Amino acid sequence: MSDQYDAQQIEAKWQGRWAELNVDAASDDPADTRQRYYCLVMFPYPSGNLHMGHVRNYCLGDAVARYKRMQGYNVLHPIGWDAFGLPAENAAIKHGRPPAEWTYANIEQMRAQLKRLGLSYDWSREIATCHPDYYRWEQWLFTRLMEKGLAYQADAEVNWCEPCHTVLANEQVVDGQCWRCDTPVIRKNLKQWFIRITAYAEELLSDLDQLDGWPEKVVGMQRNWIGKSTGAEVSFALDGSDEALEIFTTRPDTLMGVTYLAVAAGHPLAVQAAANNAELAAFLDECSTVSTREADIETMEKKGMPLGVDAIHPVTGERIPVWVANFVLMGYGTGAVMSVPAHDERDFAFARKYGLPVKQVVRPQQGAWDIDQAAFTDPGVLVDSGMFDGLSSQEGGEAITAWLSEHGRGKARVQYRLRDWLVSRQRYWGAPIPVIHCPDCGAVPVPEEQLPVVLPTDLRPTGGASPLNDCDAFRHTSCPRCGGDAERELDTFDTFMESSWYMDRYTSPRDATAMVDAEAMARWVPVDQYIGGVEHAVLHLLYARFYHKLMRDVGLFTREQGGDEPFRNLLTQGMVLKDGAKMSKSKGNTVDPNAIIRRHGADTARLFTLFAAPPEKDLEWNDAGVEGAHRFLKRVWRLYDKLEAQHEGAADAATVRALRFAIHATIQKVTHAFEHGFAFNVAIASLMELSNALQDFTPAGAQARAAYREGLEALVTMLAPFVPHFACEMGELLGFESMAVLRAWPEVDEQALVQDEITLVVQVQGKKRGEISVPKDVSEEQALAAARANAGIAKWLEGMQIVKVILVPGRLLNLVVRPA
RNA sequence: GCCGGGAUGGUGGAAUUGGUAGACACACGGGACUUAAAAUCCCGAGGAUGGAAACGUCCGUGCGGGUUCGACUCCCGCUCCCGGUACCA
Repeated sequence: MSDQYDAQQIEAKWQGRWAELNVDAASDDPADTRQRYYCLVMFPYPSGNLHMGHVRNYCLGDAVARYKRMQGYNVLHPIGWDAFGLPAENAAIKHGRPPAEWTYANIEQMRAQLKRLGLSYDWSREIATCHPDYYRWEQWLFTRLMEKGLAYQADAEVNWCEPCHTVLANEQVVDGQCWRCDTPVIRKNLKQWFIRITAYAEELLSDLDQLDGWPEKVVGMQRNWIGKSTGAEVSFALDGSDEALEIFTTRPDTLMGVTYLAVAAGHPLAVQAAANNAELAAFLDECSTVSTREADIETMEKKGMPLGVDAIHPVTGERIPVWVANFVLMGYGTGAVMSVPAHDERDFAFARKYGLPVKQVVRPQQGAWDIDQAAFTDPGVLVDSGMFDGLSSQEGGEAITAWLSEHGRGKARVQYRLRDWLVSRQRYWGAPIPVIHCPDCGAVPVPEEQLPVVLPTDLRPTGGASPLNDCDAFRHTSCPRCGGDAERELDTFDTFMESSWYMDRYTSPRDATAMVDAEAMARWVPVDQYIGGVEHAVLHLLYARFYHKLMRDVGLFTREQGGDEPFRNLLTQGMVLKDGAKMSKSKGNTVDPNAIIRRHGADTARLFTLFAAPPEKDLEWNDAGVEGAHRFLKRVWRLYDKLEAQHEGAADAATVRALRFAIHATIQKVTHAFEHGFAFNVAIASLMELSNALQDFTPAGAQARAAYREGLEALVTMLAPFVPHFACEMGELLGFESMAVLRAWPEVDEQALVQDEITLVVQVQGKKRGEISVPKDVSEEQALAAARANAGIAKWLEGMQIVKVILVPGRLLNLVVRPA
């Protein structure tokens, strides 16, 4: 008899054994002919405590990695630490410990927690991004980018978060608020470092098409974020001035219908006009304070004022008034638009409000349109447009753009919403930006031989400006170019710089000669399966795609070696909820993974998180459900006892056949779940069914005994990716020649799935009226005869004439009848 | 507003993509074992309705239509919920 299932003891035993035998390491041996598989989970910020979101993420990844190993793949499954960032500084301020000390202590603690979960990471590849051996390479890349003109310093209006005391990238502003602390951001003009992601806008957009292993939702979000629009730039001369006003429009076909122009409040023309107009100046002030929140913008009243300036229509030479309007954004396009009230709803509403003329220049292909009622925004046929009359919107737009181009008053233009990535942060705990400011030479990249620029780790942040400002040893240096006195750049990198390339670094984590090793990249990248939270849909996943292309283009690897995209397949997992809400300390609804592990063991925690919901949906935490998962393991544990016990008599052949059918149908289902969509909740449910079938089966007689053993062995083997310790221990009881986690994945015995007799559902008029047991290859006549012979079915056929018989082989028989 | 996803028992969720709706689990109820409890095992269960029972009938996958022998699944029109977001000219 087996002892009682003792998770704590079993889990310690197997974790020790796996570590000792180093079973989770990926092989870089060129002689290793196994197919390779790269399974990656989003690495954690080392906050010090694992939360349920991590647990879910890593259990999903571990199940995939373990399954692939059992399928015979050479699997790379690494882990590391996204170790720079604000929480370390905040903790440092609070506890008076240097961020480095706090961070490394947390890593120790979290590493122990991950190991306690029995996750099959290749720990020899562990990286921490706050280590100079790691961040030196992004410093190196940055200096290359400076040389290529892809990294630059510029004055710009940027998002500033006061509590965080730093600027933020566009992507980090959510509803006008800081993504970290939810404080409204302030617009400030500052000199900052940028990386020219806009130079890659087109490639980032078009390569989305190859990401067919990504959720459409994420692809769509990125597409929107990049925000490509095609149209034309038009130059309107200003009356009584040499200057011209540039506008961007996606509807050049409506140019002849322009009745006014509108500029943003921040536009130089508006500012200039306000200089001697107090009323206008007050209006501009009002515009600068409007919220950037989506909901507010939606309901915001459209307002404007005339600037008292006229522009000249580029084709007709007509005078057109220029207005300032609160809905025109300085940061997009040229900060000025042409307004065509007849063909744009917003312009229509604005024109109505201020009594501006509406001039229709496009009519529908068919039918009429009452332009006094509403704007006509669809494409159509050009009218009242002089030489362009009669053209379609498409042709007209092209013709007008061509005309403008010929006359030097405009040209075709593609506009993106995406803006350059602001990467400098006024914070201490980050990778130093490798730049030296020289009074004579300007901003000079730190030469390769002087890298890394090591961040001093003994400073204590106080909450205000970065302590680097007061660290003379760091600050004062000499210019690499002229040798004169110079100062180091004191800003550090956005932490998304580190997380943008860690997946590539895992392939050669200790390479001291290069950022990545091209051979290793060729071996592993792109990542076959990436798993993480959907909150990174735009931020991290966009930056990582961009970085991958940058690294390719500075020659770190070729397209053939590393591909154009870093992640082939992406799984975005749902959140873990408690009482319908996201777990958070402030809500007090957190569940501590360690407590679950102490109570029931890691395997129970793993099993429940995978069973409770499909991976991409939110998971509602349920303590009773955890108990249920634990009970299931105990039930499987006891199945072994029946193998040892003596049983009277012998099970009949049909019963044995039915069990073998169940076993192999289960193998088929579970394998399918791993190969299509990772529906582990369903996979585990079918393993439970198999367990129930074994429980109901008495292994009496040699045949039955063999079938029972076959079933139990298959069950234990298929449980290995989910509950590896449990599976290993049971495998040992069963006498497996190798550890359960190292076994080959079971194969379906097609013979076992062949059934001589099948159950056919019989419908009359599409309604189920009974079941019949018939031979597998039953003919329509035979099936019909069997159906008639069944009293429960026959009564529905009384007085009826069968007009149609539908036989779905192996499934059902449907009889269409009508009164005889 | 626009884009995406969704709505199935008391609950989480299944349904080989047009073929037995509710697998599996949780919660619940009843029973067995026990001095008792825990643990474990067995049985029940979508709703309504008929029957003493065996068993039967009708309704049922957000709402309304449609296609089909047959619809949770496909089509058209709605309602509500959840994510994302750009007044983007």
